[in-house]
Amino acid sequence: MGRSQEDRSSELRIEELKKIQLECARRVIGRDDFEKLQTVGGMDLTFESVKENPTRAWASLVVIDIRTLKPIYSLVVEDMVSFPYIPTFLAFREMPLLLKLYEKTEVKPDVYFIDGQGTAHPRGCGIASHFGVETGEVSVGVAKTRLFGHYKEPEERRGAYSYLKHGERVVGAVVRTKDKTAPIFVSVGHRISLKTAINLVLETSRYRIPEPTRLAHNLLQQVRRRSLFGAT
DNA sequence: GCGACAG
DNA sequence: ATCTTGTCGC
Repeated sequence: MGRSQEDRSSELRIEELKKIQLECARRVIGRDDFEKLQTVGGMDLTFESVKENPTRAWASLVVIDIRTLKPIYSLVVEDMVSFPYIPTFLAFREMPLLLKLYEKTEVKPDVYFIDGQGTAHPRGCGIASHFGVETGEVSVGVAKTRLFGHYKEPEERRGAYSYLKHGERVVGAVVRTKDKTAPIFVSVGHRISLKTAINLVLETSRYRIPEPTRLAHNLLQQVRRRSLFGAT
């Protein structure tokens, strides 16, 4: 069978999105560029259905105080998502909800932890960098699994880490946030150095997932279940 | 052509 | 990401 017009046009759109990512990568600032770091916000998303394509989705932001690791603010927004999940193009599916959260929040944290990669991406601009560059905010990519780059398993103790590399280029780090548990993948989002990002992730982790992200995720599970069933 | 592939 | 209870290990 020959390829349809839809196939050819989607390929063209994909090429345009790649250009956007390459341009975004040029704008990423990979060094510390901020005044203070006292609060950290974690953002996460959850979907009503993983199969359906337009589907309802919710996004949350939970801001914590780095000193106490306790939440000081949280917000949830809802909307319809239609762009599909395509590896390396996650930002085009989730960014709209993240931006909606960003414009509605009454409390802006000093740095944002975004679920996914930052510079540890084939074209140097994963969703965490995309969010940082687009908003001008400080951001860090925090992912549970690898997308891009090679690494050697870090030691088993909390605090140990190894670098995610593409050839000789360091694109991120594999960090052990808890003894004997799977490591997480940390990378520069925007306006922060990898070294500071790693330390910040470790400072805000009590369990495997950093508190901002873990709390944002937990909050969404509650919202989702409460919406699907009728629990009050 | 084959394998990899954030959420 | 989501479907899903109990169970093994620290």
